[in-house]
Amino acid sequence: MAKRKAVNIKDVARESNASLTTVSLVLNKRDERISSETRERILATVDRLGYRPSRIAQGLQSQRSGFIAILVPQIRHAFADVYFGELISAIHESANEAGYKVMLEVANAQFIGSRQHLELFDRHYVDGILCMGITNNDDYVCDFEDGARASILVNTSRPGNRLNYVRCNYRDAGAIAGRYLLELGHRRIAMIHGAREVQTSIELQQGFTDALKESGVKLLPRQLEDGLYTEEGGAAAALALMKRDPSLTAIFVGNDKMAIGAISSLKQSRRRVPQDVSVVGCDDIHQAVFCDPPLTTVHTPIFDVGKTACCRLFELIEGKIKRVEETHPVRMTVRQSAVAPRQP
Amino acid sequence: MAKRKAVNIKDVARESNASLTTVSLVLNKRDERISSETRERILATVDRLGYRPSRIAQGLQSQRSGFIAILVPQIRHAFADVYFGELISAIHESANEAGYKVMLEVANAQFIGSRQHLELFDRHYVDGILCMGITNNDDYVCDFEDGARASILVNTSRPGNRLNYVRCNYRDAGAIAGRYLLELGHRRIAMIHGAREVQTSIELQQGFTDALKESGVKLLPRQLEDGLYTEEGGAAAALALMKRDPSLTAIFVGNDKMAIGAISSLKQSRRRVPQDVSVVGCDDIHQAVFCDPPLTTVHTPIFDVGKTACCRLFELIEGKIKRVEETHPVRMTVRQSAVAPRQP
DNA sequence: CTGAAAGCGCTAACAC
DNA sequence: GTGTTAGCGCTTTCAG
Repeated sequence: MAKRKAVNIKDVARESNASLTTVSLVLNKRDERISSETRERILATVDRLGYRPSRIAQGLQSQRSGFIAILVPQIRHAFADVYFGELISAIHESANEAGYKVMLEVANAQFIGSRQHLELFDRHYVDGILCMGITNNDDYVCDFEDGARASILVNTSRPGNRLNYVRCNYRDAGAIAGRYLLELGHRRIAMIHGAREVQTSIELQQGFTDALKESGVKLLPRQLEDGLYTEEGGAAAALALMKRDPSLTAIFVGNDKMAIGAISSLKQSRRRVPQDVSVVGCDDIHQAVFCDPPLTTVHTPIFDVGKTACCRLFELIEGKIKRVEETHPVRMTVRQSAVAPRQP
Repeated sequence: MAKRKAVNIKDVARESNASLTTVSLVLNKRDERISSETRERILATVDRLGYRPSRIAQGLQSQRSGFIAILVPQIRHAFADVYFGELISAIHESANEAGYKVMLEVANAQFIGSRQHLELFDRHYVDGILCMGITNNDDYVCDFEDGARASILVNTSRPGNRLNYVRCNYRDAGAIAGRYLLELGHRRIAMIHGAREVQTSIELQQGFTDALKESGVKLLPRQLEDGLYTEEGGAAAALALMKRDPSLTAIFVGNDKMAIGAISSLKQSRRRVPQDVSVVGCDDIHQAVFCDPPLTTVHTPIFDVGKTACCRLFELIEGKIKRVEETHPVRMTVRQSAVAPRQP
């Protein structure tokens, strides 16, 4: 690439017959003391020369990079996942409003092995990190427990530690879905959950199980299946559940992606949704509307969670707060994938 | 945030009884001249102190940020779009392998208005930019024509200029889809295209139109509808087309997102896909498999395009090449959303 | 084989 | 009001 020698603050100072300091003061709006005449002259020169302060030099001085990192788990094409994509969109929006830049990292073996999650801070790449999709196996996040590096878990939490988080109430989500299916009249109910090591998945399942129990309906181990958080997994799990108990009338699925997979395989195995089997998802992703049938699902406000997490991170970075522990409410979104069970 | 005074190279020099230079040389593997004893001593100290060179200081010195920016258009929750997400995943993978960091930008009015696409370079935020979803209205990209700033258009191009691009062959894509539908026996065919100002959409339509024309089938203006690149748009467009000409037997849709919307609305209006209407998409996104019916679509290798574009960008940045103009081949992926038309 | 010193571009304390 | 100057942490030339 052509090496364009950039204009620097010295050039501006020289060209406008002012000193470095004066130029710097004017540019940083600390210019109460500067005569408006000088100010005008400097600003004109800046304009004429097309001067732009180097972000790197400013960073060296301020010891701030102005960047935050978004850390996503290593799943297949992580950024193509609507769930993480939605969070990233939200985070970018907040960051943009606050004047921060956003960088992307994938928490793969190499990243964690070389302790990049700490290096990002120590080498001044970033001022803060938002961690997404953290599981109870991801012990590396505990390095953030001392609060020395600004970080927040987005839409997860880990039991028994002092990590910052902003999340939805997944226990409630499970309970709401459970009660909804019960009210429709279902009694033979199964659940497809996400990974065992994901805290939100555990809480979702607990909320769901507890809600059923309140009405005397038990969720047996054979009525639980892991959907691996993928469409394929959801599809396979639904078939496994139906095979094990063909009398099932409803399935609650831990996220919409798996629910879409489940509906797909149920229909391919000649079962009608919702007439034969009701399906309720969780998340309310954009695609939920375009399923056939449109998906009834628990709406989790992940866009808001992303925006909030990002704003809190900035407050953490700027020392305005010390801890973040926020849980946002969820609600049911009724569409057409769940109805009352057929009379046997 | 607690201000942790970071260990710097001076500390290492002092603690290991060596000079700044020596430490720097060792760390940068320019240490042929350093005695292995000194080297060991320094490396041990680095380890003990947990020293990490500041990326910002290195950047100030090298005048390189080590970052590239991904620029996406301002659509609703852009990062939650699987198409852009797939490209981002690919780019991140390549960048990671090459030791570059990735930052995210949205080309909204504010961004373009304040000429951030140039500022990113001029303020040393980035060494290069990958532009995604560029339309023929996005005149600002012409600022990159002089080649002074490393940039590549990803999976688009603009006619009549000297911008770098890596893309798929959309003209071929249109032709392949057209010939496929003709071979199945369709003659009453319509198309839902993306935005008029998107070059790839124009080429797709041309390829499709030309292929039909070769077999004496005309695509009239009334058989064309804009699907706005959204599910909703695709859904509305399909209904509009069917209303205008209920005898249609096939629709080619400019991307899978719109195709999924189209299938959804066709089914809701009591038309069977593919028995009554065949639908062919374009892109072959991951979700295409989980539609009902699974989507027959033109496979465009966008992951490869993303990876290649990123690698080329680095070659551009490092001055190894001057220009990039690459077009990747596409192919048909047959699933179940298109079959021969029913005999009238 | 090692070290002193200049400089990357900017900010801010301190003089004048 | 404005300018001088000392860093911020690193790399690299050049002397020793």
